[in-house]
Amino acid sequence: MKRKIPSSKLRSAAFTRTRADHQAELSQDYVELIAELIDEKGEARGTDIAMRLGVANATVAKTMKRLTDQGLVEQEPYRAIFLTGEGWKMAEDGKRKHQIVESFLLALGVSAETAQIDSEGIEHHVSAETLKAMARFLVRR
Amino acid sequence: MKRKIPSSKLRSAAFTRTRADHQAELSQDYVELIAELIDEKGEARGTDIAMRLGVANATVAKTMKRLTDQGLVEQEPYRAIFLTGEGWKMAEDGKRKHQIVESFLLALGVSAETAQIDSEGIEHHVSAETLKAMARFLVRR
DNA sequence: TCAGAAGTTTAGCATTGTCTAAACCTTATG
DNA sequence: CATAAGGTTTAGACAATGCTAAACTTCTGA
Repeated sequence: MKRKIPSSKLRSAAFTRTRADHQAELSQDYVELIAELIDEKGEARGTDIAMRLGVANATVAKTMKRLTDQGLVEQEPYRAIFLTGEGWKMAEDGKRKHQIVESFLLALGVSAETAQIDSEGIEHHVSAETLKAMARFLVRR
Repeated sequence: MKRKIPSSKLRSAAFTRTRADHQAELSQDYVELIAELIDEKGEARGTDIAMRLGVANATVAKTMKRLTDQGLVEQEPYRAIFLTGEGWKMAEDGKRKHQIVESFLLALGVSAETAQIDSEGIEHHVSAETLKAMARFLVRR
């Protein structure tokens, strides 16, 4: 009465992915926010990021170093933060995913606030296939 | 052209929640697996957990200590692991959530394998409201 | 029954992401 | 144009989660 695919294998895969992807998730959250800030204000400053994310400045500074190493952001010391080409790509990907998931939840009859909150969490765990199914639902319903 | 609720507040909330929930997610994953193993074999041993989760034995041992402190599992030294009442409750909650999300994805037209994988990830980020909407969809579609 | 296999625990270390506090630049104002 | 206010960076600490290696316990089969 179990599943078709050995649950052991899949579970392990999912679990490993969780660990490995957690950092990527964080990167994406930061990058998306930076993109938003740049859109809104023309630049993203450390303090703004810290405020919106609810973390300390120091945490932002450290993370920015990591993102710089990962080639996602560019920054001169004591200057605002900008995205690289790759950073923009990631931000746009994330935004697109996010919007599909959020619209989908709304279409499903979930309240606006819940849709917003849940889509933040779900966004990172939705495969391309599921995303496509959600988009299809939005069109056809 | 932004959202109705200040995105800053929600984002911070979601982000904080993400952080706070990550530990709970891990606990849930462990607890669910322990429940599965007990159902299958009558007991859950450290090695089995380690194998299925793809982590080292030592990691399981450490985690078990934490789960014991959290009142989710019970264990005598060198003996198999069992769940407390609270542990069972968590496992059942998780299983229920998981099944709804997985069935929902299948109903949406996603492949079995993807449904299985994505539901593992999504499960922890779905609010009660969204879960209810998914269940409603399953009944009414 | 006891020796080796199998499983569990402990010790010690690495990494990640967070924090506070202090040092350091930049900018704006008097 | 000097200095205070406000951002930014650095230093150091901590908790969570993982690992390997070694010590220890339990079980099993000859």
